[in-house]
Amino acid sequence: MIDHEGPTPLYVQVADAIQARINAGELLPNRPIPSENQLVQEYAIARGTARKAIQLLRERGLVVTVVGRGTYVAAASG
Amino acid sequence: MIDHEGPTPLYVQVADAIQARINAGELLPNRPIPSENQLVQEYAIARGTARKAIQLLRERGLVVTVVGRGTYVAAASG
DNA sequence: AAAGATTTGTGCGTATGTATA
DNA sequence: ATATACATACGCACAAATCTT
Repeated sequence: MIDHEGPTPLYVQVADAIQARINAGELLPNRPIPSENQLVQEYAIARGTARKAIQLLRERGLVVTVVGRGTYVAAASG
Repeated sequence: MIDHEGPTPLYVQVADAIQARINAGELLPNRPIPSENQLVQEYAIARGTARKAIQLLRERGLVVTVVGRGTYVAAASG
């Protein structure tokens, strides 16, 4: 699912993949997304790349991060 | 303070700016200088440029870098 | 209360690719 | 070809917050 060779940055691909899981209803509002370490294992990426992907999802307003807890799918907006 | 257009390399300008802050007593011996990420924000430069500036300060003997901790103003030499 | 595990936050080290002068 | 500068990506270490035992 993740192309480690192609032109699209890994962190964008990972963010898009998580967004797809949210849109598919696999990841639900107010429920945690996989931890950084889990993303590292699932997608075979570095932690910094996982963090950048999560940061991108935050900027998209899709997730909220809590220190020491994890990152959660944002509550339904409408 | 930083000229992104002029002939002087950015990393030299940033190093000079930090050196000025040390000489002015704004940055004290055995105290940390701004982190790479802070320099990136303060001077609107890339991380690589911040790193080259710090490297230059190291070569000048003005700072000491500790892996995993940060970069510190060198203890008074004389 | 204390200790350990989990998770995010921060910071530096390193390498590669691209673009420009 | 060399120097400068940015973006991406991986690695390692430690701190802080949270949770569990």
